[in-house]
Amino acid sequence: MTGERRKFRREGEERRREALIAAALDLIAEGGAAGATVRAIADRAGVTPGLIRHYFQTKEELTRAAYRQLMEDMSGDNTEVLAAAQDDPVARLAAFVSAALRPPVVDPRRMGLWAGFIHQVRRDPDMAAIHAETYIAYRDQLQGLIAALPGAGDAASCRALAIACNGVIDGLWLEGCALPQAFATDELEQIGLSAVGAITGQDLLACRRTQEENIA
Amino acid sequence: MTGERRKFRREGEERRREALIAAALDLIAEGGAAGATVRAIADRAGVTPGLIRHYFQTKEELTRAAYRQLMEDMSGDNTEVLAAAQDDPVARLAAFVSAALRPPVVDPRRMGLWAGFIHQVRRDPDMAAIHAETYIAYRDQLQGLIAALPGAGDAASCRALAIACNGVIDGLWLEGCALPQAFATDELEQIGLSAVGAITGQDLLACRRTQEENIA
DNA sequence: TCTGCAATTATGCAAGTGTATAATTGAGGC
DNA sequence: GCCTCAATTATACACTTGCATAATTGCAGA
Repeated sequence: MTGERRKFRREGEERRREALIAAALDLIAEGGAAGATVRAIADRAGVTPGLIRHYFQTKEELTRAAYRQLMEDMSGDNTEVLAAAQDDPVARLAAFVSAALRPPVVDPRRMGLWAGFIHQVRRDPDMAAIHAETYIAYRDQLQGLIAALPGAGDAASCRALAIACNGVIDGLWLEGCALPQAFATDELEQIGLSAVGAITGQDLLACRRTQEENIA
Repeated sequence: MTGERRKFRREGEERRREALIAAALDLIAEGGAAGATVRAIADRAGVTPGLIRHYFQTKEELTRAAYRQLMEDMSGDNTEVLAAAQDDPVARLAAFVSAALRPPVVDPRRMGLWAGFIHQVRRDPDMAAIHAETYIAYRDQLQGLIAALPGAGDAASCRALAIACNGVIDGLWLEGCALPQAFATDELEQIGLSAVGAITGQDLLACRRTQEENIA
């Protein structure tokens, strides 16, 4: 009958912040911003709502932190892919495209996050800045890969090709996330390699094949 | 001091439903589902909240109706484009791609709508059905255009090409909506024509150019 | 002009929202 | 072991949300 006060463990600030951010991202991915209420976030993080206010002055601040982390993670994935890739420019481009069109990048969860944040990104200048920065960085990476290809043109033409390739990648990514069961394994990846190859005038498919044989 | 009761005009059921749906779409496009509250929708439609319940049993029903109308409008645009296009298969494909990569299809508002609905579409089976139907119809149109090209392959290869082209179109559309000021006029369209041309092995750019000269 | 009814407004309510603040309690240093 | 203090919980509040229901009123038909 006595209202037992809930037991708890003290955690370091960093771990609690991470847990709260992870919970927020989870919920946004699943149900959009609407589902990520303060109480739901706290609940998923195994904590009571009041604690959020202890680590974040406002819910908006938590949202911003979550978005920042999401974007940083995605950027990190990209640079990781390039760091692990070979020296051959064609192989590097192929690896970049492949990575974007297979799990874990192709994932309904990511699309949910993307859609869940978009409106807030538009309204909040801070989030807009994060967004623009990450996007441009991604396309610049792509443009750099294209500029390194044998027989590459000038900067302007590389930029146009980068936009086109980015479009292909984004679009296929979108399709893969939205309708995961509509594609066979590797189908999306091969279509992407073939399309980007057609745009840039390289045989990325063949390149990628030998590359994977080497690994095996 | 007397609380004046608000004056109003009676309208036909159809016009009121349309007005409410339009208001809902407006608000979702601007601020996502979160901004489209019953009160905000009624306000924008120039009506009091209670009236919504008179035309829609629940808010969810209004949302579904709005989504259905959005999808029908978009499908209508596509068939219109094809109806107005020439007979030459290459020109038809080029017109299809062009239309998708210029206003009013490329429009931040549309992207806002798309993102605003995604999570509800995932949860609500009715909306999911509408979504899948429209998407497949669009890709089938594209596949039909590709199959009609000179030297087209079998159905399977046409399907793969359609997926790739759809990816390009979606991706470029996304970029154009998200960063409208990042591209010069027609830049997106030309990139799209060139990329889809590269994928399908046709010179859509040249084709499109002569086509527009004819109109002028 | 009057009358009836459906379209519309007004009001109210229970549940959920973010936030503020006070009350507890886990755990490290002495 | 105890004390301290920050980490955590509990409670409360003002506001918004969707929905229900009662009160009005525009307007078509007599």
